[in-house]
Amino acid sequence: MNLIENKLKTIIIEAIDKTFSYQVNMDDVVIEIPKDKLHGDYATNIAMRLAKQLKQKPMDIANALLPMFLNNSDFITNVEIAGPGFINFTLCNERLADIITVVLKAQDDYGRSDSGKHVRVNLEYVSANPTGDLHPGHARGAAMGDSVARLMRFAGFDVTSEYYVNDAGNQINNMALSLQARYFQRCGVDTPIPDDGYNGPDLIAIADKLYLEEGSKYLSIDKEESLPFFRSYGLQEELNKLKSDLELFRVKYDVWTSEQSIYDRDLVAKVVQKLKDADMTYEFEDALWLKTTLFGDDKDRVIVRSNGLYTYLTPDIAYHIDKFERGFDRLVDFLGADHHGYINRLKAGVLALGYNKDQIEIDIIQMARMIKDGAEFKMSKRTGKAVALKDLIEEAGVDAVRYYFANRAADTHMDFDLDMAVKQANDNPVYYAQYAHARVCSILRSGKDYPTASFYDGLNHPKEIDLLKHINEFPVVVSDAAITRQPHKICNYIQKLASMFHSFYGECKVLDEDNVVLSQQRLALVSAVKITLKNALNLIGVDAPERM
RNA sequence: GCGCCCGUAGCUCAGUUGGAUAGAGCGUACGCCUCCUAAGCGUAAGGUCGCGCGUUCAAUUCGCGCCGGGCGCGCCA
Repeated sequence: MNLIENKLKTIIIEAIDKTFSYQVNMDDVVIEIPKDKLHGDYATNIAMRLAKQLKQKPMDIANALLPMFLNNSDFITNVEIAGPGFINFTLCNERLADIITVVLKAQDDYGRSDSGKHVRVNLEYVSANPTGDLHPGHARGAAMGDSVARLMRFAGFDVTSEYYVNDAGNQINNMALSLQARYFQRCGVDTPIPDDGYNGPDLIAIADKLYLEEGSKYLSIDKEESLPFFRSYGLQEELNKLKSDLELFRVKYDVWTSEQSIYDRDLVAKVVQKLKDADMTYEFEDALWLKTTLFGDDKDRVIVRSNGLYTYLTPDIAYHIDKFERGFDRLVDFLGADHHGYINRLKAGVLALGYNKDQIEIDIIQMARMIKDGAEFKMSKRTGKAVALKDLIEEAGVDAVRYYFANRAADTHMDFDLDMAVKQANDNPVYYAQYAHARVCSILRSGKDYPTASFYDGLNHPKEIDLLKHINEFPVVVSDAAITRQPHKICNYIQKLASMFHSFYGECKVLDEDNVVLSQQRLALVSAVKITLKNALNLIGVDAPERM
């Protein structure tokens, strides 16, 4: 996993065992890189943590361990005890530089791990209704979901990304009716959009397309009779748009599942029967209720209405059960915070059929509040009042938009100023990181004729040591970000790496014909920076340009 | 009213299973290209970590109570 830290942990565990005859696990040893360089390269608080168990003062424990560490002088060059009982290590520079060999060998795979143990995970995100264009509010979920999918794959999870298409509810009927009205309008027949209809410009465009293809053919057909056509035509067009917009945003799904197909495969009736058999339901006022309160919900929920129709929840439970039956060990959903009240009832439906709490996890992504002309701008597919994601991407660029959203923790309530988005795109920290990559590439181009270094004993400048230690951290950061599903941790890592490189660049001249030995070693370090930076950017779906 | 989330620099946000002097970007002030890309580097100013109590050797971090903001509480989807 991590060359340096694992070795240090092993030494610490051995020292504790030999000194106190006390066994400590790898996970109990916390190693950190101190903020202040005066505190060495790495530090541990193990003496403080063991104080209670060993019934000794932290300082006494640390002092007792000290001689054991000095036995490893080929690896540890200095040990100091400081503050309330921290043990600070200064390591041999050449051992730190060993990471370069590792990175150059691994290339695109540097940072990859098997932390996920090939657990089969289904990741569902966005799943916006196919009734209008994606808008910037969806971008956060898309950037998060896709980045987490990339992260988890890199960390050894077996990930399938999935989009659930809500094509069975009455919102699709409303879309069909609205499209029909737009088509009639296009044919010159004044037809109002229904009250619950969709007024977005997307349906006007789809009606135009249909008119171009088929002329006024459907004008003469009975409206009720032609509705299924408008429904399927509109659905197909909306879906195609969803797919191409997401692809433009570099978000690809492995599987698209339609809600209608869940009905068609008779999975909904089956799941209702299963819930009945499990004694998880009861009838009340002509409706069938699910006992979701048994699993932490506020109140029980209707799954079959008194009119015989299902609620939205019922096929969704069936859908999630079907995912398990397709062989997934774990289901992860990303849900907008406006749907957080839905979490418990969906989980309850799954748990009611015997699945485990650890098998279904629903992450909330907080709302990104849109600001326009200094005030909140509520987007709505119904009124058609919205800015299309596609337009935003075209103006601000995929990299800037993706980075902007990936850079924030999911539980942050954030404001997204639509007027400033394009203006601020140039100030986006993503360019700082991309520029570092372009600079790296430029150096490597200029230094391509230098011989390859085989050892790195000359790398001892503080800026070089910083880089080596940070590069060494990458695999740990990746698996942590993957397991906690927090891509912003990768952004933090990227900013720090770029900052360290820019600082190094200012102080250390890489190419120097009068000192070829140092130059070739620094070139190797720069190569390692390039590989690490590129791999990190790729995890959040951002390009690593060779030139800028 | 009940539930979930948030409150850290002028603004947008980080803060590593609780750790040493709380950080970054943007903005502000002042320096730095005869040298590998100045989309950069360096220095400085800017904070009662919403408020209070508790747990701990140690709290921005954990618990409880307030205050302020967002969202949700349909036999809609």
